[in-house]
Amino acid sequence: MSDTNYFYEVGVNAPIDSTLTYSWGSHELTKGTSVNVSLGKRKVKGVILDSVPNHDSKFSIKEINNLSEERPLLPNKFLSWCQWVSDYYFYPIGMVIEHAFPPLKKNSNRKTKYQVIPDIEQDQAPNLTDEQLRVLQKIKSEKKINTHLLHGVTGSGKTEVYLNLINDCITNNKSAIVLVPEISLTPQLLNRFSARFKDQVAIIHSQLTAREKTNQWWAAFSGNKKILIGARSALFCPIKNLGLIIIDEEHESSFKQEEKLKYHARDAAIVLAKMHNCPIILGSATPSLESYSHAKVGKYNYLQMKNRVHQKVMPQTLVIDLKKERETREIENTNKDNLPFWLSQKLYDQIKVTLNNKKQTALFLNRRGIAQVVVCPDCGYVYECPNCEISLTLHRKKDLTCHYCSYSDVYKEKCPSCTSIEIKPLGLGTEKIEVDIKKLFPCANVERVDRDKVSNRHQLESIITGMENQTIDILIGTQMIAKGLDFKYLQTVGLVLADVAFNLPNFRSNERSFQLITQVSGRAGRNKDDSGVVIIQAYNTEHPSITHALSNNFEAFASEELKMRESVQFPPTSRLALLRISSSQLNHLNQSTDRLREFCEQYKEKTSHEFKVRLLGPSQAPLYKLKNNYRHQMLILSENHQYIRHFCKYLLSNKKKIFTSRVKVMVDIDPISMM
DNA sequence: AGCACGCCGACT
DNA sequence: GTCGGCGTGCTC
Repeated sequence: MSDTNYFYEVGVNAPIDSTLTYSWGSHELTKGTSVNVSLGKRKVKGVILDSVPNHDSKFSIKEINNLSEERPLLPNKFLSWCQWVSDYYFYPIGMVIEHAFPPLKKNSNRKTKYQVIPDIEQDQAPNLTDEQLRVLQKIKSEKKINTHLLHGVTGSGKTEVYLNLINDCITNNKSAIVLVPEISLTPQLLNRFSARFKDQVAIIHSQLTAREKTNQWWAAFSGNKKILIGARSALFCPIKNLGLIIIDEEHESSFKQEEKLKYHARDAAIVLAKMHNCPIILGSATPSLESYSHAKVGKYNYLQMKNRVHQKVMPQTLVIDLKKERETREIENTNKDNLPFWLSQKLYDQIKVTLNNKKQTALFLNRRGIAQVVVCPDCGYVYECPNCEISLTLHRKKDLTCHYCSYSDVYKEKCPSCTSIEIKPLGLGTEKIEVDIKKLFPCANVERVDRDKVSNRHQLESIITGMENQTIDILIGTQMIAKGLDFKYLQTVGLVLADVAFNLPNFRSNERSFQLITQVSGRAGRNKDDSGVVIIQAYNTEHPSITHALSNNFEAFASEELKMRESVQFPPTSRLALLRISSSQLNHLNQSTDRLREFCEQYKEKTSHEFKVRLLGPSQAPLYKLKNNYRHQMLILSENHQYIRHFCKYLLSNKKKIFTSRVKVMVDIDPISMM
């Protein structure tokens, strides 16, 4: 040990907002080095973030135990980005950095059981359309703006644009990251990439085993594979020489992590791209209104693709008014086929025709189970979750489960309250559709795809194979299958109840519905020889999300919805953060809420000359009781994110003074789900 | 996040 | 007395 000690700011893997100072005697350490340190009585991992000449001796400084062998040096740009993520989302730096490492030690020799990257025959880049060439030309010649919004209708060939850009990127010996929503990471997509770039593709997503993930991580990190395709977490792979980022389906809400570090992978990727001075492409057929409005004011480069390649025709789209359908059935008593309430005559007939044609049908509904509510018609008793403020969903006849916690109960024939034997399931879910369809079409092969039925990638793969081999006639599912899947023999697509999402307590529910209807409509009839049929069933057929999606008019929808957002000053017109406080003890929560109100008043007075935040609440959260916790929330809005940031920072620094014990506090910057 | 410490009720 | 459950506070 030499006399000279070096002191370092270490980001440790613990919920500590600041860095901690440690010493190291033998030689100087580089920023980004992984170390093992003692923290209290335990050992944790950390990363060197800075060196300091000396320290104030308010506390005794421990020595770094040793340097971490298996963790590679993190590049400087990557560290700066982690710091940004930590600051922006109010999450401890050491815990942000922890996302950057693979789950296991490096061990490239061991073969994994399943093949991760498909082995597939190489294909050649096709001739590009004029539209694709024009878009590529614009991206490549753009010198000032690095963020590009690629707004292309379904089937316009966005992927081919990506592939071309990736080709340029790796020819320059740089790496590319392609982020896609988790559910799009299907063999179909991976085949397409590996067919073009053999041996250059690595994949990271949550369904891989720890060993598979670790191997893929090292392949990408080392530059051995130049293209990393993955779900949002792939963004944290500290790739050197990053030359391109692609965010496919940029509007997808699954890019936002809803727990712990609540980051938005699209937004964080834009910052990462800036730091690397590389282009980033946000691709979508239905851009988020955030990205769209940024593009409209010239912050992003706006690129549009309006034509479908190979003269693929848009499917014929029909809207069925379920209200009228019900009336007709009641008045004329014409339900000759004895159809369930959710199935219109038109959709039923179309499924029949499709079966006769030996083609396939897909039915979508964004709800699982058989019924959302089980209610007793005699006394009004409803099965409810004892831990959450929610009714239990009925599954498989006897199985009542809570969709928010793990609670489940057995459905008894008798009402537990008044012993009536007529207790009644209400509502609709994918399981009910499956039961009804099997009854109506006993000879058809019916498969269901939702979280209850399909829990891993191998199950999903077998269903995709079933669709490709035509061993499935009717596919029923939640939005799990609404995105990204291309099936050659799919002729009929039914959106069973388009209204489902309209009334969710979220200012983005119209936008969500529009996106879903548009995406679903793009699924059928993608071959030029047989155009498909899309049937949209709804109670509110005049809803703008339906009418604009039908006429394929994104601009009209966007301008109408943006006007609405502006009138209420919600994103993208203003910026938003959500503060939620929760406790299992109601009195603690109420007391904290009162003190929070007081704090807000004081803040308002203190900053009166430039009070630029708008506070909504605190009030009860949409799910007031969840997993035995009572929840209050407050929305923080402002035209400028910095005002929101200042408020949150000040509030969090006074956390101990405002909130009583046993109350949990969390902030969600740019929230997507507000439940 | 862990881990220890300290307070309080239950039980030998 | 003393065991153990849980709430609280700290970590360079």
